[in-house]
Amino acid sequence: MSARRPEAKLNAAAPVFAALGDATRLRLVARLCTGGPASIAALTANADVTRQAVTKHLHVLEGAGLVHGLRRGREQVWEIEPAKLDEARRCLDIISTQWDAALERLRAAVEDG
Amino acid sequence: MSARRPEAKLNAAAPVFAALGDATRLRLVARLCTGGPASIAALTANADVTRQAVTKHLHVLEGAGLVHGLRRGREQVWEIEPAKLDEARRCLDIISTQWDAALERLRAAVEDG
DNA sequence: GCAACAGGCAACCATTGGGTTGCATTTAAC
DNA sequence: GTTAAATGCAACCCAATGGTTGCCTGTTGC
Repeated sequence: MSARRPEAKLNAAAPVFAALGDATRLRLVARLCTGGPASIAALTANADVTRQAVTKHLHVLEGAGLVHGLRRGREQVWEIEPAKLDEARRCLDIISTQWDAALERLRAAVEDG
Repeated sequence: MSARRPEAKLNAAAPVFAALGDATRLRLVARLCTGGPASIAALTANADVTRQAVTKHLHVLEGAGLVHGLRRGREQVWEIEPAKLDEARRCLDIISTQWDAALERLRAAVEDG
């Protein structure tokens, strides 16, 4: 899907980076990755903000497609969406690669001149 | 430096992601990677916002360590800082890896039980 | 059935963020 | 030495964000 149009990929990736661009949310993501699925109460225990704040952050992450929640009894369990993480990582790969290519072109041009 | 403390690395990475988490800024980064160093005027030509907005975005990226500017004559030329990009990429790698490890543990536990 | 637990909803507040406009300043060009 | 280009600076505006508190609704567990 659209390996020829890095632009589109970049535009799609911006919201993911925005979601990761908050210390609390990044810690939530890390926590969900290392500890596996967890309820809001469990996630709040390790955070230094209110349960409501954690809930909001989880919804932001959900909006970016980074996590999804499911009801289990009286608690809501949140789980990571690893595909989105990969997507972001690949986006950075693309950019870095383009930079490397630019460097290579520059080097070649200098050698040529 | 602190391979034992992924937390610290994550906290440091949050601002970088925040800086990348804006479509205009992400386009600026991509532009600087593909096209090499460029002046503010040149960067504004491709953007759909004011020169001042571009300037602000560049300063945000600079604050995150993603770019740096240098004066050349009457224009200021901005250049990418590829190390920071790599840093962000490695951060995502760490998280993904932790997730994979968690999956593996889970699989092992299920097989055991 | 009732108390305690887990979460949803809504209002509210302060701060940041992205954007603009207007004007001042430096540098190149001729 | 003027003029035009490239940028810096500052004020201002509105919307979005991160956070809180208070209260209501389900769900356990006994």
